[in-house]
Amino acid sequence: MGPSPTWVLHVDLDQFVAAVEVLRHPELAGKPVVVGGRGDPTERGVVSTASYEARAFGVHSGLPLRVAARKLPDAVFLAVDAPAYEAASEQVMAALRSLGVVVEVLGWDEAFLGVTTDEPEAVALRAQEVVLRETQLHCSVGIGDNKVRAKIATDLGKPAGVFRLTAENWFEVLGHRPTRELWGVGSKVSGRLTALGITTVRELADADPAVLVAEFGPKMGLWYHGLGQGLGPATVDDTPWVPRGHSRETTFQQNLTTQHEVREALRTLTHDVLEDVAQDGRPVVRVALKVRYAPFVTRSMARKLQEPTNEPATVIEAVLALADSLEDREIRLLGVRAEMSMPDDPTERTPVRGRI
DNA sequence: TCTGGGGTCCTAGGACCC
DNA sequence: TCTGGGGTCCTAGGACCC
Repeated sequence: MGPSPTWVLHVDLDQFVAAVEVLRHPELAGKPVVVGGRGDPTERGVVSTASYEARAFGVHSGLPLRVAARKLPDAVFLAVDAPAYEAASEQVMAALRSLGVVVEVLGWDEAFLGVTTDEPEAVALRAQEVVLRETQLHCSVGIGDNKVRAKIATDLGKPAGVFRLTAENWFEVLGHRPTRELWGVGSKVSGRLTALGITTVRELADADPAVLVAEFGPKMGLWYHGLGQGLGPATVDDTPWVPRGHSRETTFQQNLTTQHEVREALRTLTHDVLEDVAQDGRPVVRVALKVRYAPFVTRSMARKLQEPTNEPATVIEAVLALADSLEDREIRLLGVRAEMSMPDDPTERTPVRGRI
């Protein structure tokens, strides 16, 4: 008998936000529940999470609340309550850590587990059991020989299931599926791949790397090529995440029209960002401004500060200076971001998007 | 019908230097 | 009159994820 193999498990809570709401409002069980914005479907805003009952009517995350209300006028609309989901998330992660495995948190409702075992399915079932016992929430578990395969496997196991995806069954399961189903391939990239004559995962795997590099650049071209084969990092790392920066953005229910309104909104946003900056403790090295004038018309601006600073007045000044170059048009959205100095950290980062 | 808010990372291209 | 080649730093913008 050799040593046991190492596995990556990906745990994903089922309809997490809606499930947390149903837990605190048991009378909502079995009803279509839509969580988004301030819970008012006549306002500007989008759906954060829809319960399975609501999804059956075509209501899904990202859908404008007004559209959701037309499709499903009788749904229960609830406001997003981030602190409640954070608290539930803490419980979930604590339950997973109690298994004595390495837990890499990906977001409110997701984590990778690093496990050395001969029976990964048994660990997956134990993870589902302990999460259900401790939080009354259901989850799906993907088992893989790396993070990419584990992550994709989870979707194949939903809801409340377990699915194993490795080099052995990768092409059998995914070879004929569209590239869009790969983690990190969105609508734009899948569209560009289609233009190259690549539509399926198998075709991406078999594509000429030089062609992908020419289209997407040296890094992403090779990354996408590997993605077609299900290649990706396999190390699960539980060291705490270090944020690169802090930001706030707001969509206004009524567009801003005057300079005065814009400057006041920027002061408020910057003030909120500065609270996170103060908590963080590290100095600000760069400020960025995002503005949306109309749907689809977004501009961004950024400025490196002369020197890193912890001084709020300096940060506000830099943000307002950026705002001087705004066009004189109605504004729907403003965002302010402060980026922090990162410690010199030569650790290689994998080109997977998100907190990997 | 009219698109949130919090993030991360990559690339292109200009400026500048040797 | 024509304009190398390598490198770094910076900003704008794009794409993706939860």
